[in-house]
Amino acid sequence: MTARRGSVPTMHDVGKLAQVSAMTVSRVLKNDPGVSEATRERVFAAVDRLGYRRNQTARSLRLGGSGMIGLVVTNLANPFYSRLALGVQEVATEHGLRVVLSNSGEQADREPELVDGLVDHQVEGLIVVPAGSRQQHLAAAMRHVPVVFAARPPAGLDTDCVLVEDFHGAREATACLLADGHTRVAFLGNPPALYTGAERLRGFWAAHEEVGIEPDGTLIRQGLTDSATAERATLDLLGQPAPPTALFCTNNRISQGAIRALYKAGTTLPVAGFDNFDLSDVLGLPLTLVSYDADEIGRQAARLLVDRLEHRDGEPPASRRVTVPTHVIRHGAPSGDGPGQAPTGA
Amino acid sequence: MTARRGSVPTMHDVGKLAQVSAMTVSRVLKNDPGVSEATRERVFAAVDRLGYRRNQTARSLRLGGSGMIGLVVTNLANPFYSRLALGVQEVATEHGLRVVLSNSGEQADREPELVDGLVDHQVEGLIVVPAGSRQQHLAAAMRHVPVVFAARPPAGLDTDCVLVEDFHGAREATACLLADGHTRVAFLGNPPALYTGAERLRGFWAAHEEVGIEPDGTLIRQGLTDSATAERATLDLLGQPAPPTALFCTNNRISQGAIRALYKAGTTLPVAGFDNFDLSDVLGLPLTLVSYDADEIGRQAARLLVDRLEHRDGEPPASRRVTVPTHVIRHGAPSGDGPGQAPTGA
DNA sequence: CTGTTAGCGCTTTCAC
DNA sequence: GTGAAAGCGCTAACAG
Repeated sequence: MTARRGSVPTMHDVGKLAQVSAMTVSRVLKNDPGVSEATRERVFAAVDRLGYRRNQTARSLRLGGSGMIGLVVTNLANPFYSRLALGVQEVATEHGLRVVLSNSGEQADREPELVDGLVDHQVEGLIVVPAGSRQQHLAAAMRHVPVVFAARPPAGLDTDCVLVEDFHGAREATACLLADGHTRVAFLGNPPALYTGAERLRGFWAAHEEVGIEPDGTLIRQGLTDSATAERATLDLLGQPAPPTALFCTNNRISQGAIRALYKAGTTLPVAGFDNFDLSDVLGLPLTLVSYDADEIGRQAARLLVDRLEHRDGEPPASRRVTVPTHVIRHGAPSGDGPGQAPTGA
Repeated sequence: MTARRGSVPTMHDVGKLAQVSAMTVSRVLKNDPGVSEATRERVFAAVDRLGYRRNQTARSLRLGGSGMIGLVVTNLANPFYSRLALGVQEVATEHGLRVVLSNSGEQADREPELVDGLVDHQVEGLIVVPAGSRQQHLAAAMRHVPVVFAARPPAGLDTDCVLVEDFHGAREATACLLADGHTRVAFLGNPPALYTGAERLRGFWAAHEEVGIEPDGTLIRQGLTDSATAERATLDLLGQPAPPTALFCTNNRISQGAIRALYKAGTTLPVAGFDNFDLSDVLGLPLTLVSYDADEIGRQAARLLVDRLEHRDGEPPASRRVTVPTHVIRHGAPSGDGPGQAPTGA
């Protein structure tokens, strides 16, 4: 029933059955006009009969160009990156390209072999969410194929990249809290070595400067990597002699950890955070979220890549930097202020 | 800086530089012991110097076997499937296999071309979450490569598959609600044409039979496809003359829609549902969830596939069906200061 | 230890 | 309209 090896038909087999040469089969399958209707039909009949499919590997070797692009993300378990992957998929499919997916698990040291492996497989281009700042392997990959960076910028490499408005979004969300009168806003951030971590802290800081408040150093926690560490950091902050009156979290997992900590502590505090997430609207918490279209990052990255592929010959265009816009959404407490919900039904 | 076409070095180039034949280069790169240390070093030097990388496409053509497997999921935006993909990734990487990813978007009619495309690209095997029950294209694919089904079973095809305990999980969760004294449990389900939809309804029904209760037909809503339709259905149920006292939802998106409806309606009702999801523990709702390891579905599927690939020659093993276990987790309403109602409310 | 030959399946080029 | 030859880059099989 399964995969009978040695029985995969080739063009020669099709040709033999249709009483033509392999060359003619090739022409028919390519819709070459210079083939008589009669043989064309015979060939198609033979193709159907044998269940023949062109061997893309052989075509790739002959034609150059595998019809595949590589995508390297840091953590497919994070909805952010799976949406990004979906966006890449979407545009790739539109252009007849297949996506080969790799997951670095945020381990920068594993990234080089993943990238090299993809290059070996003759992907025509790469979209990478770089896990670290050491990027020589990506520079090396760029000598073979175009590389587009997503979500995090290249470190000293001249190539396209797609980012979100990290600074702007963080500043705006923080500003919302400050405008509500908060003067003690805690910062719960991912490692500052990460571009997003640094930029979002910068935005947090800028919002404070704009209103002439100096952030309290005891309220700043960085290096949080997941929901659990964020939860602990939040509980710790809450237990301080001078606790915060609001929280700013730099990503979805950190927001979730903070929210869990508040829940466990039986407290409510206004929370602002980067990234929207499921059910954020039904938590009944005063929530200020920096939302954006994660799919769009992937789509844009794929578009930039496809564009380079289409202009392969000729001078490569100057490298571009695309930014995906953010907007702040606010959810109110159950009976609180903010854009109200519509209690319909019942 | 980018991709200089026409300059990609081949084994011949390396050989020329190292003053050996391409064959010797091939041997060195394969770690063939029959090469003198001297030439070995010269070859490696040349490889480094040119930045040479073996062309996998050419190797695939020569050796047969592309080193890639195909994965087709229905909706990468659903964390369930991205986790599944992650699991596949993980095991594939362990075995030196690359994953080519496709997303059918739950459109059954798009699936055939995706599958065919992957087969054309010479993937060595396929893992598929089938979008529909018409599966001739998968039968056709099976003539080329082994195919493993994930999350949904094959319809009349003899091959491996990995499922969750749909029936058992749904029965158990429903039984929890019934044990709490509920007699009017609503069922909010995905399309019954889907295996999971049918099985989970069966489990819901069985739990009722076990305690001698006949489910009320007016409380059963099927064909829900996303959170929005589930939300509407829930609001509708709540507005009925004889509303339910608890809800059972067949997947994460439906649960979320139902929860949103309850929130908007300002009501609390015990909710049971298939699939765990982020923040389920902090909603302050009486929640009964059928949880399981989605990654594991992907891992198991990949293991079954790899196993078949490793026993390619020789009699193929009989087809296997693996089941990933579920367990029920319960979250309570907030004890003490919560606004929740008693489980048997109304 | 190393090189030569042949061919994986396909398509470009040129001949008929 | 169609076919024969050559070769994409690599490697088994056989020399030497």
